[in-house]
Amino acid sequence: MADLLSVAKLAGVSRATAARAFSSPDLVRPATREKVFNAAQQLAFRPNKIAQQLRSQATQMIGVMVPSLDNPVFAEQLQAMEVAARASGYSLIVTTSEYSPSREGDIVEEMLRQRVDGLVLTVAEADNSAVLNTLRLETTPCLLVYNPPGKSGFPSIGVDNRAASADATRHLITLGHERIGMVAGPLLQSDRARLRFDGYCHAMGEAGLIARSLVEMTRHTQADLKSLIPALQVPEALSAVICTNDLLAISLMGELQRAGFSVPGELSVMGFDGIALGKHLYPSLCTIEQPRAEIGRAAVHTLLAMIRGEKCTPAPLPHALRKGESVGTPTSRKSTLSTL
Amino acid sequence: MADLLSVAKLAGVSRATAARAFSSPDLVRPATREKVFNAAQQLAFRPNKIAQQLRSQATQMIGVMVPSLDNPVFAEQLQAMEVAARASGYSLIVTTSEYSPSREGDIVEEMLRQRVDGLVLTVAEADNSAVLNTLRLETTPCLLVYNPPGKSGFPSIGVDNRAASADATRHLITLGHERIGMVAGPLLQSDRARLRFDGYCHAMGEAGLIARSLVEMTRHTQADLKSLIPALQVPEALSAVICTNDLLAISLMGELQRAGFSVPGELSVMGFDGIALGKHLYPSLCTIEQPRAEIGRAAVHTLLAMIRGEKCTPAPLPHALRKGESVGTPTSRKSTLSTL
DNA sequence: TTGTATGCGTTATCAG
DNA sequence: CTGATAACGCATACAA
Repeated sequence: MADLLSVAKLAGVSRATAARAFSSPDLVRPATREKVFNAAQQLAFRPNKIAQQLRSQATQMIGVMVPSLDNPVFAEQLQAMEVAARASGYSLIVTTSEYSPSREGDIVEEMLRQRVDGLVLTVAEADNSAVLNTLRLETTPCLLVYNPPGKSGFPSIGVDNRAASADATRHLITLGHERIGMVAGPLLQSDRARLRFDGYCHAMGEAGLIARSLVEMTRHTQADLKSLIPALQVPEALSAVICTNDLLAISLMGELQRAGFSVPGELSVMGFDGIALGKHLYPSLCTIEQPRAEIGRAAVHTLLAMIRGEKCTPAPLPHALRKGESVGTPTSRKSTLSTL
Repeated sequence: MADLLSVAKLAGVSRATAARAFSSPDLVRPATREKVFNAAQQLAFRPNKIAQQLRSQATQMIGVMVPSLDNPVFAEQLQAMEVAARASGYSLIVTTSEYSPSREGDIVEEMLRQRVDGLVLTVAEADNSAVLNTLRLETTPCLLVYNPPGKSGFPSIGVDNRAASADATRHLITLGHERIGMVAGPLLQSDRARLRFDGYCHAMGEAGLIARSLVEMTRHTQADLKSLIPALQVPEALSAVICTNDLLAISLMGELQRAGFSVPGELSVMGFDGIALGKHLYPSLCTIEQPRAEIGRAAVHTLLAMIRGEKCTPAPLPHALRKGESVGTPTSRKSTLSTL
């Protein structure tokens, strides 16, 4: 591919002049500029970013690491990030970690070698993350997304998970629910999930209700009824559950209905995340909406500010309660699930 | 950040030797090698990919352009691509086009400047795409995904949309449906959607049934009942519909049920794509499953082969009919929607 | 306004 | 086995 030197030669100018014609067009006489542009056109010249990056010591690239793109929460955030980044002249290198520490390490190392100008990461546990500990020693700006800002010391973009979860709980309480449970993936996998459980417990206590122990599903984004049934068959059977993420909530609704169980008639189901699809289901998913697109945009803009050298301590973004048909008022009844 | 030269100095060797210690460890005496490694460690040396790329004229980067990440079909494909690429030492630059021709052009130009080793694109219309016409003149390998392989001349990964759609139609016909319609986004937006309509028409004709004219929704991935109602109120009301993508099908099911209409009791609904979520809904979505992950992996492997200089003419990947509760046998009845 | 010369961090060729 | 040196393609300080 043609390089600047060939363009310069064809245009009959020096390499420097040709370069200037592109980077500072007004520093070069119009006539000369035209000659350069013509030459460039003829040779199908295409500036080599690699060389520019090496020379300027900046890549205009952002390294992004999310747990998975199979969860629309991350995909929707990424979609917004891509648009925002491009609008600012930045490109995204996208990677997925599946929360695997070794993968996280490899990925970040790889991105640092690529000399990305900054990193946007979502890790499992911000306060206990090998990769973040490594990053602390580096100078490359790093921003967390979804992870709660905590002792990690890294700035973070996201909602206040604890407050949001409390809001969700209060919504159910306001509707008259008292026997409310929380459903999560295995081991309360992420730091966010834990905060959401905290928020739930807090709101329950605040209302003088007893928080139930967590119902743990065997998978992070797919419900299995068997794990929930015990909590539905006891005398004090649940009348509502909050799931720590929408995928879990949606599949739980499906399983419940498939088992002949009515939602919200017999069990109200809330989600957490606000993925777009939830609105279009029937019953539509009642959930806490994280502003995924806004989070994505804020992540890009905050990181760019950090790259410019600004210190950033982003405030939590507002969450919203999205009402939905999956939640109703509690019906007084015995456990109707005894037949299951 | 420390560079090779500083490492060499600290190790007391030449730059060339230091470089070799990494790239061809066996070409250098073990003792020397160790000195280099130690020095590298002390200085926290991290190889600069930019420089390597400039020098080697290869970036180990793949440029990916999908219409949107808000549709799980693309997100799921991308997830698989990322894993496959990383496993082969490649990184992904990810972009979204929203099918905007100008955005497509900018994106591809940008990626070419970045000197990606190859491109994986999904465009609106492969046979009528400005960006592909440009690319034809370039030497950078380019692979299409989901777009049917056609006159475009570019190799393509995906299923046989026409055959898949015919299979979907036959499935309904086998169940006894005769009044089958197809629901699509505006203007039969993509080349795939058109092939899917073809397949539907073909299967209908084959069975001696009359293909209905397309029901066009105002949006590509969100159903509006109003557009469908006319086809449900006529004497020969539809008993089943096939949507050109799952998002459309899922939101259509939701809208129908919300309007008090039973699925599949009064209308069977099929989707097309096979996004993961469809399985977990109730009723579960009957759909044509495109092997999204396999498509992603095949895209990466095929592109890598092309980068190696091999000529590729990938065969269509197999689709599968995923049965689901959203489809049932037709019930003889008048239009029950007259009250809407 | 334009040209000259140098360096960005590697790799690879060629001697030694 | 190791060292000196020349690219890779561009941007910029400094001269002219």
